[in-house]
Amino acid sequence: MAENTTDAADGGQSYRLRGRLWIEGQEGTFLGYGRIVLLERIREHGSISAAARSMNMSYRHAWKLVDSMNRQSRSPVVRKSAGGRGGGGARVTEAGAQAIEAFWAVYRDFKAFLRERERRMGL
Amino acid sequence: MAENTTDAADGGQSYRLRGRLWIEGQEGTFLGYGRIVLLERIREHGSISAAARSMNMSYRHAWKLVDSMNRQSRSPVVRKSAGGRGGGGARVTEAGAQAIEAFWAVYRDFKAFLRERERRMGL
DNA sequence: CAGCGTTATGTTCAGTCGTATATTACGCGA
DNA sequence: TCGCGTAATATACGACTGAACATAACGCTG
Repeated sequence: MAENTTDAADGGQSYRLRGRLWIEGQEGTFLGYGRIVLLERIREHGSISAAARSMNMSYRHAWKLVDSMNRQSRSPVVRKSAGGRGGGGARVTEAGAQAIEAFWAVYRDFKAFLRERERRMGL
Repeated sequence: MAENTTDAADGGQSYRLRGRLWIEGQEGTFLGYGRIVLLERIREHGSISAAARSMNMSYRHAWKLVDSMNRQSRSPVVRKSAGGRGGGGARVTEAGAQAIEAFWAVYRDFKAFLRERERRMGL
């Protein structure tokens, strides 16, 4: 065994292969990591504002992301209602749930790709 | 730089799976698409300034990128000389050439991954 | 009908990124 | 020794992003 793979002889300096992944629509980004997490939070909390709070995101920004996704989706990913019991709220649609699942699937493979290539490159 | 501009040519009714890829070092990005193209231009033109001009990048920005790569690389990717014949210049080292090759290799696979997954997702 | 929390929307502010614009240092050649 | 084109570096400006504030509009409920 001539090589030690965990050798720190070069100063412990090591590199990481990293990347980002997203699905693009007509207006630019349609789905990305942050947007998908936002969808999940909306599904969990029942409102855009609560979802935004839960991830320390400004409501304005969260609203814009949801609006962008809804505009670009063939069928809305979130159905919203202003006013009413509890002030209203937002629910993730079936199309939204499918978007979440589809994204995580490809995202998981992407992470695997990064891990595998990083290993093979010997960074 | 227009990194991921594989044309839709679909009619615009569809989505595209896109992504970015980079190698991270101690100070953040070490190698990325733009940096690799810059290295190739330096190798082609023999100077940072000519390389920057050739890709409509400000010299200051190009210099900073080269400096960042050199600082994070175990061995410098570009050897520079100020003054002298022709004012000086910059040359891509053997380590730099290896970086270029290694990055394109993983980048090529990444593009293939995106193409394949996009097809399989039926966007 | 007044109150509440949410959606909806405008405006302002701070951090980041890259450009543009100087200015200086450098070192060979005429 | 001067000139030339490069590296090296500081400062200012514009674009973009998201946060922070500030209001309306909405619609159920007490």
